[in-house]
Amino acid sequence: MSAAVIAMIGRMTRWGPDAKGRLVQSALELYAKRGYDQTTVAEIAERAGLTERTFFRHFADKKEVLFAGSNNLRDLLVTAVAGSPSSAAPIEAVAAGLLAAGVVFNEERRAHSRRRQSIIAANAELRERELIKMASLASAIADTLRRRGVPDPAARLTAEAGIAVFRVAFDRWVDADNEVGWSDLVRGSLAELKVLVA
Amino acid sequence: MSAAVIAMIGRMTRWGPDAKGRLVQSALELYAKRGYDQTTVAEIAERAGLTERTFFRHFADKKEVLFAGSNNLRDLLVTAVAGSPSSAAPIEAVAAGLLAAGVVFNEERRAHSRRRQSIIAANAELRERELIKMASLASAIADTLRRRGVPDPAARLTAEAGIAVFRVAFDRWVDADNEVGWSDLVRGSLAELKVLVA
DNA sequence: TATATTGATGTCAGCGACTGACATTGGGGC
DNA sequence: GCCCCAATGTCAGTCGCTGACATCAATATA
Repeated sequence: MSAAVIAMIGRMTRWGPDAKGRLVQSALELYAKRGYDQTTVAEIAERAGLTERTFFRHFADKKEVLFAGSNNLRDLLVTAVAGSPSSAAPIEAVAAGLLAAGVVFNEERRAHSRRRQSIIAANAELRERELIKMASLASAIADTLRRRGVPDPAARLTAEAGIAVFRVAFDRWVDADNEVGWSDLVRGSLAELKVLVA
Repeated sequence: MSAAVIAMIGRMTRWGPDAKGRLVQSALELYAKRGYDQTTVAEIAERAGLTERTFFRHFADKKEVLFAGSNNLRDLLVTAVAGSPSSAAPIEAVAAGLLAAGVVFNEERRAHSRRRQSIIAANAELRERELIKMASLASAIADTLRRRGVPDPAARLTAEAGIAVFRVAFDRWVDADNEVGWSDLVRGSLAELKVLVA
């Protein structure tokens, strides 16, 4: 390979834009095609035009590359819970947060979510990581409720119940036809929980 | 070391009784003393008079040694849920399961649970593993409810809510003074959830 | 009693995830 | 045009984990 070609590839990869995003994309493709276990970090990095060492500078481990957007979701939820009218009951504030999270659960992203969920569902380690992300969401919501004056264990229980609703709604959203919207699923799941616990 | 001494040690370790139990005990001690990350599987095995390879024949990975009893808990829960009177509402059947699980949450085991929980709390990987065990409990309960004729998503939501109650009750039980009993904590947490979701 | 069988264990080699230390590179500020 | 800095690369090493094969001790069987 000529030096010129090497330089061009170098420009598009090693010093190219959005190295982190390229790693996410490469990982998604390889995990989907060959499976999580059968994919090495070195392969992901190579496809992104980087090295294994650089992968681990962007992501704490091989799983984390699939959860790069989770901080964004947490911020959406927390902001909406915190911004609910102070007259709203805790469960209402959480419901408002779940509805606000719908911004990222729109039609354009449904296909991407499906791909990602099928990768996660196929691997126990990835399911573990997803669970701790959910738990971290619940903790963040509980903290926000406490800051609104909700005492424990009410804050924690409300947050956990809210996340249970989130999980059910999300699973249904991923499976559902394209017409079915996020907010209807959230409201429906919450209503069912109310009936069941009553 | 003489051949006789080597033979005696051999009798007490390599071919001694309860190799799996010895590995659990050794792991618990080392994780508590030096931390999970700073303990190697080779060290655990050596303390139990075995080799690293044998550790991985008894446990799928380094974390699993802390969750050897989780099948037992699951069976307790499932049996009690399944054995509830068919007249009981789903949430009542789950409550009965939680109360039945109390046989393993008695005074003698509280100190052990405390030790174990402090190890788990100190490490993210172990918290992940605990979460997936909880999720597996929830799945088992949901399956049992379905077998009782409870449709989805009611089965799943009830199971998830029940596990939320379990977690809150368990955390309080571990932290609580010795007089505080499991059943009161379960009933109290469930009552609070009912109020909050209403 | 001697031998075959069997299940638990040991030994060894090797892969891949992950890390620390240090070198290199390319772009932006002076 | 030079220097600095952040991103990246290189290298060596540790540890979790696995497959293949050997060994050992108890039990069954001849």
